[in-house]
Amino acid sequence: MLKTTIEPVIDRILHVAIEVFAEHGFRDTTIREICKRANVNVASINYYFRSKEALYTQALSFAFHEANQLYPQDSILNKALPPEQRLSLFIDNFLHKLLDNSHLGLHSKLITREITDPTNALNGIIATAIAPQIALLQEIIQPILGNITNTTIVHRCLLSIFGQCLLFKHSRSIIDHLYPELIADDLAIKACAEHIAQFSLIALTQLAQQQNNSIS
Amino acid sequence: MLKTTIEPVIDRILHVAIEVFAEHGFRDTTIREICKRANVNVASINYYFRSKEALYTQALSFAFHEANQLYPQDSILNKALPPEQRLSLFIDNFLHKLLDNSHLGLHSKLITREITDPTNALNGIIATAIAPQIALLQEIIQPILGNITNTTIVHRCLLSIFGQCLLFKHSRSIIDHLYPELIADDLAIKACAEHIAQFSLIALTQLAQQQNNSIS
DNA sequence: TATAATTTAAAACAACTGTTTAATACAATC
DNA sequence: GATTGTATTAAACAGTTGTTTTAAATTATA
Repeated sequence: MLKTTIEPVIDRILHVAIEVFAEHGFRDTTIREICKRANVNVASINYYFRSKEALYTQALSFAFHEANQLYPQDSILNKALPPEQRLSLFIDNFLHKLLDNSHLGLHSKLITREITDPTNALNGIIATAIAPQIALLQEIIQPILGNITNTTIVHRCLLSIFGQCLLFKHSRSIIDHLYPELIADDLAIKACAEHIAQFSLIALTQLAQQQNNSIS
Repeated sequence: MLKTTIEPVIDRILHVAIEVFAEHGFRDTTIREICKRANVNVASINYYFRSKEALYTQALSFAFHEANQLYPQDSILNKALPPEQRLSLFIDNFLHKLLDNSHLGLHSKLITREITDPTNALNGIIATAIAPQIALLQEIIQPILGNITNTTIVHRCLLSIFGQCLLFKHSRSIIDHLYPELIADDLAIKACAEHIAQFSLIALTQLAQQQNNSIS
């Protein structure tokens, strides 16, 4: 018996859909391609899911669910840890999520695709997946920033950190081209995460110190 | 006489093509849409340009040419200036290029589209447009990094700076959603550029100093 | 002005798209 | 075993796509 026939049809379609949508994007994905890979008839999509768009939405939330399960953030959420360590853990976790080349990488690709080229599903994604991550990072860096409470400045710092991480996903094509050794393996990725953590921590600490000096 | 008939047909098609390709991407753009806006027959595209793909490639290099003309980097290239100032100028120039909402913004959108979702045209773009910018930034920060000559570390620093800038383009949809005030006007953008410059300069300087301390 | 080359135009082409239909196969229930 | 509800299939549908064809209009050349 073929491997494709063990898994229930709906799950099979969903998994393949994540794969194909991640590779080609919503508009450039054909349901015939999904059906061919999932070994089902073209009519199945409209039978089980109402339409191509409904399948996409469902695949998207399915991807989030799986990603959260496979990359738990337990240690990061531990408020007893020093903020410096939590920052390192957060960046390492985030970067590995983004650069995962296995089945998982497709999830984040699906998400970054939605960010770059939003469909109607974006609003929901920001609310359920992105905003909480930003809030978590803010909670982590606030103690480091100390007296800096100006929200505009805090937001810019958040974006500085996220920007350094997201580049590895959004501009992956360029890195693959010019600096492939930076993300060659797990160790290299870990080193990149450490660099971003160090780079950011230095800046945050120094900014906080400058703020203190200007007050006194 | 209509405005559309003054400009030569080829130029008209090219300008409209930049517009539509930037809005919808290569695959989701139809030549019929371009022709409708440019007020020409569908056959004109294949007559003047060999194919849709050839038009895209030509539109892309045309966009680069225009962008370089409208955002000159003369002052940045001045090696007599202190590297700290050149870094600020570089980031400010880059960020304004990326966030330009006028006709120009379409150019950078076209380019970031190509980065996120590469076509066959990417290789050429990296060589002619992206690599030189990276080389320029490297030339600027090398004096700041001082004794740090390890190329891996230098490359990671380059990406840290580019990442902070590019986020404003690649994740524009999220910023529009969560922090629209950060890029509300020219002044706000300038402030963001200054933040990135300060954030990065602090980190670069401190990294260089740590390197020196570990040597001595 | 006559001839040649270039440009525009409408229509057709073949391939592909998401979706629907209608018929069949299968499974469970009575 | 007949009947019902579900699952699967192949075929057709209607619309869109990039491209090509063929003919007419325009412009340049002699």
